[in-house]
Amino acid sequence: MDEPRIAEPILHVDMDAFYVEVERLDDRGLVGQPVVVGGEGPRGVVASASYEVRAAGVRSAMPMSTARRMCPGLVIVAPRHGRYGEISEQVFSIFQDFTPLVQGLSVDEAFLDIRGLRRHYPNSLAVAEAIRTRIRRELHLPASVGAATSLYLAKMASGYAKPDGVHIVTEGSENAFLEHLDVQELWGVGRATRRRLASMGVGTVGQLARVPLPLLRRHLGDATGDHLHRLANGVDERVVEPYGGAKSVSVEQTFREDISGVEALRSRLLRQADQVAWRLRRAGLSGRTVSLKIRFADFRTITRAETLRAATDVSREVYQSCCRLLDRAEVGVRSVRLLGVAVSGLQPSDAPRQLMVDQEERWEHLEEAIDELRVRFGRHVVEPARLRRPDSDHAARDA
DNA sequence: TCTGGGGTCCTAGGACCC
DNA sequence: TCTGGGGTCCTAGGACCC
Repeated sequence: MDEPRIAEPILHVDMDAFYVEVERLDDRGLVGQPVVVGGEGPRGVVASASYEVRAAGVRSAMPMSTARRMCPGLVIVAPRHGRYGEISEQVFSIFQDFTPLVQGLSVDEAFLDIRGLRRHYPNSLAVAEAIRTRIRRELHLPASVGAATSLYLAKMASGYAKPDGVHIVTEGSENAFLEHLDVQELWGVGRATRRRLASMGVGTVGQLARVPLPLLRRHLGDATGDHLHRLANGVDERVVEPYGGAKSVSVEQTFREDISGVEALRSRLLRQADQVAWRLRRAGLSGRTVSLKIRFADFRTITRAETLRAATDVSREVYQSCCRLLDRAEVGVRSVRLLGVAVSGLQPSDAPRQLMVDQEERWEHLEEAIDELRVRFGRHVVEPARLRRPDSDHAARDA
């Protein structure tokens, strides 16, 4: 007697136009309207586009000014990431009811390994529909599901399922599915790789599969060459990895108008360093490497990084590191459109630390006290004094 | 078209050590 | 004395994803 099995045991569940649909949930007046979620300012871009405006050619990551031109009457809603996070938790808790083998890719999509459901459901389609039905019934949101024998095929299948559908790349049909696809449809191939492949005369996944591996490695590098060779041939050994904590925490901001001058830059960095460190502490993490990102008016972007002797979650240490990096960047009087701060090399904060000198220890106690106030009264009750001084108060204006 | 903010991973080169 | 190879860590930049 054969053990039951599910032929396509990997699901990729992807919420449709997630931010937009959450906004519609909270504001029924937006239903049926041409809605996008994104930045309204002169430098805003589309974060999420409803299917109504996609029909007009509007896409996420498109400058809002372009979207407006393409779609007169466009309704723009400012993002509320906290709210999306709440709904996301509910979506993921539904996933957990089906299997503990859930790997989140972002707030609105995840891989599920459903091998263990073989005694409860006859096939992958039944599981996919059961998940969609629960999300629809309990959260009133549309979701699309792809199913396949491997991760990337499931991921690509969900793209075909959209909106509000299911697509299954059945066991044995993988190569037929891939043969005529444009290479850019492969997960991990973007504009640059597509251009390089085009210069080799490769346009479809079928053609890519037939490029000799050494040639591919020479053009794309060893890792990318190997990876794409495998994907094009239907091979993907990756498995659903339920855990995988954050590797970095970052904050960045594009200014409404470019800024220049070390003092102005420092005052933004003070705020950003504080935000990053606060998020680290909230997550119980510390990091050893601090990175500064600067985008100039001409969009040229540089980064400077330094690795500290010991991991930190202390605002002041992150800020001081940023100032050293800023000096090294030699920005001078050039106009800056974006500043960002990231901390990587993360570890749990309760991991054994280097002995701290007195000074740092006192700062840490102070920041613990501040965090407590923030938890009780909100993030803005306590801010670095320099951000409150009238003469440097422009820091707060376009935040 | 004039380009957000949050991430991950890869490459290449240099420093340093054995 | 002028010269190898491997491993690890670090930095800078870039591709890619949602």
